[in-house]
Amino acid sequence: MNSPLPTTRDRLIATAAHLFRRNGYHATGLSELLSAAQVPKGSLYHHFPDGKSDLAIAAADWTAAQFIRVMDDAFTPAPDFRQGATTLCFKLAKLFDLLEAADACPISALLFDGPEGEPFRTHADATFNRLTRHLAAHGTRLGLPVQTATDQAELLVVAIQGAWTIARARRSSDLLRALPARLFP
Amino acid sequence: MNSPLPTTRDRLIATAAHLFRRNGYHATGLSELLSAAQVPKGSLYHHFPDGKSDLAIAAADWTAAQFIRVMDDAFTPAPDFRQGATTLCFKLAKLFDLLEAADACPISALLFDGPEGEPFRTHADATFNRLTRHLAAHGTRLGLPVQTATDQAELLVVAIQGAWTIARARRSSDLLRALPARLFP
DNA sequence: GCAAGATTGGACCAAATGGTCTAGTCTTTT
DNA sequence: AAAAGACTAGACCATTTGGTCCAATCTTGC
Repeated sequence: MNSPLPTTRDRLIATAAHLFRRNGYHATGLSELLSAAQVPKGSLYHHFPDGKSDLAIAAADWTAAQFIRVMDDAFTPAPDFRQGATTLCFKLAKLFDLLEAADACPISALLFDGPEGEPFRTHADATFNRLTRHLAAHGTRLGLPVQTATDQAELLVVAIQGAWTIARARRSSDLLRALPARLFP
Repeated sequence: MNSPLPTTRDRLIATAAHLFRRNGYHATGLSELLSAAQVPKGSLYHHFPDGKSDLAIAAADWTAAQFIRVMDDAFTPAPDFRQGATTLCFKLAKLFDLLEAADACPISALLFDGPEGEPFRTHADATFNRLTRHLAAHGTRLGLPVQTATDQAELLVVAIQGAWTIARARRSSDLLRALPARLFP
């Protein structure tokens, strides 16, 4: 008899990503996590020998991959960077609304709130740079000079991150939608 | 014999603000906090009957007041909004370096990571709006139309918040310094 | 069909968590 | 100097935390 199909491991990662994002890493207890994922403790420590902190890294990766997909969906068909950025922000706003303003920004939440200690910090740093470079690559592909692409990518990520946080406080995605117009007038 | 002069209550607030910002609300244990502040438990629950969550609100207020002072210092002597924003970002970058990149952004950390439940959320929301309005007021004072002032203030706070987070990940305040030039080209 | 490994289930644990409570000590007022 | 209230000190508590461990149960290759 197997569980609602996604493997135990996957369920573990998905619920971890979800709960960490909604309540924060430290505010999420293992028992809460396990009962939400319908997974017993033994399985957690089988799949993730280092327990919670290990899971945090997996969840971060999982979320980063998701985020990159959204980025690609927005930028691949775009005629220029500005258009891509606009689409991305709208997509994110939609996602934000779907989550009912309850979840923290995928980037900041999963990467910057986690177990203490270098391992996680290093991983988060690397993941974040990967994200930015990926975005910058879209920029150069769309004709921007390397430096400009890097700057714009950085600015966009910074703004999304900040806007999401504040949007959450306000429980409104408006700020997210208004972002591109204000950033690239 | 009295303690290093600031009252027990003040020491409590200051260390709470400090630790919450550095490690997060949930990651900071009461015992850690109390021993850092050199305050016994009894005193905490005397001054803050609701304990940790109560303290979180006080710490948020304390930090917000500090932040407003920095804002005022930057904007009061400024000839226009752009200049004020530039000075503010540089001041924050300096502060960031002083803290050795270890502390989260004052705005996001103290307002958006705290006890669950409406009381704190509501208070955080109000405090945040107060901050933005205060900044916008500088804008109008410096000659900006109300709508523009509001928008610029919002954008600036969003960007500072995002930039600080990422600056922290990178352990470099450069992004914070580069911000004004990129936001208001 | 059986042996070996992968996976699960959950009892169990030490440590830490936030919080309560009361006895004592200062400080202030009269 | 006595009484009243503010404040401190810390022992104590139930609960929860993340983590260990091992017996039982599935898979899988032979």
